[in-house]
Amino acid sequence: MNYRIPRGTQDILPEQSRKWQFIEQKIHDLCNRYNYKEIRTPVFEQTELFARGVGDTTDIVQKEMYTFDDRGGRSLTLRPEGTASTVRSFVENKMHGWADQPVKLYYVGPMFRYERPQSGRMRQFVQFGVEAMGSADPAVDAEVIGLSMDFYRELGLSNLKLVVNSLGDKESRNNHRNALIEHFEPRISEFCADCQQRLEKNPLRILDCKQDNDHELMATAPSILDYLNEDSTDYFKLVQQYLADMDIRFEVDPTLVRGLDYYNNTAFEIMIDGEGFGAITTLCGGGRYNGLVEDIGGPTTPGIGFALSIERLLMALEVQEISLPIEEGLDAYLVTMGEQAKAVSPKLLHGLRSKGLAVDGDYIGKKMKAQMKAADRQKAEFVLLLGDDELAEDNIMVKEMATGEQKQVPLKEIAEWIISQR
RNA sequence: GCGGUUGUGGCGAAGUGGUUAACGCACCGGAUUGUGAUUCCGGCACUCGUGGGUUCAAUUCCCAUCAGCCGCCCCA
Repeated sequence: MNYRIPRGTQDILPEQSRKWQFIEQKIHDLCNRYNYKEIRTPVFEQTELFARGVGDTTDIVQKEMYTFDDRGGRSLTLRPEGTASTVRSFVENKMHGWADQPVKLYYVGPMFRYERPQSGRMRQFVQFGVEAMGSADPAVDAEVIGLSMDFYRELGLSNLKLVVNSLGDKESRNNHRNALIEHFEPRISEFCADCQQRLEKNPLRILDCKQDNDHELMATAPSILDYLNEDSTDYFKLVQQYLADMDIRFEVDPTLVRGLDYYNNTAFEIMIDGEGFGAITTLCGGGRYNGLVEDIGGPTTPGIGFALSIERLLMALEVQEISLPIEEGLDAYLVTMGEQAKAVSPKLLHGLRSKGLAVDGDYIGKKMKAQMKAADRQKAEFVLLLGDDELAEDNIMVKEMATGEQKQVPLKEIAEWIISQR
């Protein structure tokens, strides 16, 4: 019986994990500049939190949650996204009372959705997300969008398309909702089963349906932009103005509807063009959720955020052939010959490492030639050769791999010598 | 949940109803008793995802199952 990795998950092996570390570091640096602070919440929560927070008309809640009962009979769910958890923590820790508002948080961590795996879609995947709670200033919307665009830009991605829309405030949404129902209801039987469900629960999402995309009623459906009240219109205009001021290019797409129920006013997505993506074109999605904190039991608090997938980012980097500036290789590799030299290698390696050098040596009894090959493979800058001859004079032979030059250095000075060469 | 496609050594990849499963790369050893290239020589799959069936005989045919990849739905 062989064990296998669970479906839709992956091991991230060293070659890849270096990229992950680089990207995670970039996230921390970027968020620090924008003054967003990291929050770490559990990977599971009460099931009810997601049902209420994400919205029970969503696919996520209806068919994609990893839900289980613990031994105490509590229903728990592996988090399918990060916003609900963050908002729960905001409420539970009374962050609305913190001195600095809005509260600006970010997170990086695994999310879980039970889906058929395919390109750009895993059952466990990692999201980087940002949430700003406590301000209804359109400048925050622009800041959050700007942060996400900066992230991709600083990693070197191009051909990104930022799409924004406004779903309006409660009043605008309601008016639009009624208009949509009025528009589709007489002929709803011509639509797919999903859309017939959507008519009552969330008619907005009919516009998002790929199956019925070509139906004539789609093209003539009332646009949300025509139903925005004055507040929502002004708000959306300001967001656009700020984006333009920041030299961030975007398109307004009135059919952009985010799949989660909690969004209102600003919604946005970052898409990528080009071959190699199959069905996946959305790298990042986000929007404003002014009612969510209240829904989850907190005081009325506006909020906005986004989430993006590191896996999809890596795909994008791959497709655009962008190599991250990753440092690799050892400062030195110790090659020993003979029992005596082998015997002093633990002490020697430990001493070098204690002084901050990245060094390694042989542990499987390789012949000298094989040790040299290993040093070469592992991109050691120097090889330290230690045999009976050197040991007899308390020296060590050091060879610079790039030039082939070598010289003897007193054994007890070798660490300083290498450091002086860096 | 639905559909397509694939599943042979660490990786890539041939192959056939029948005594020993090509080849390439990588790796290990030797030629070269203390030096990373190249070359040459040698080594490296009781086994062809798993289970069952057909057959005198199956990696090769059939069924099931699992998994990967891709698409639909939906999303990050």
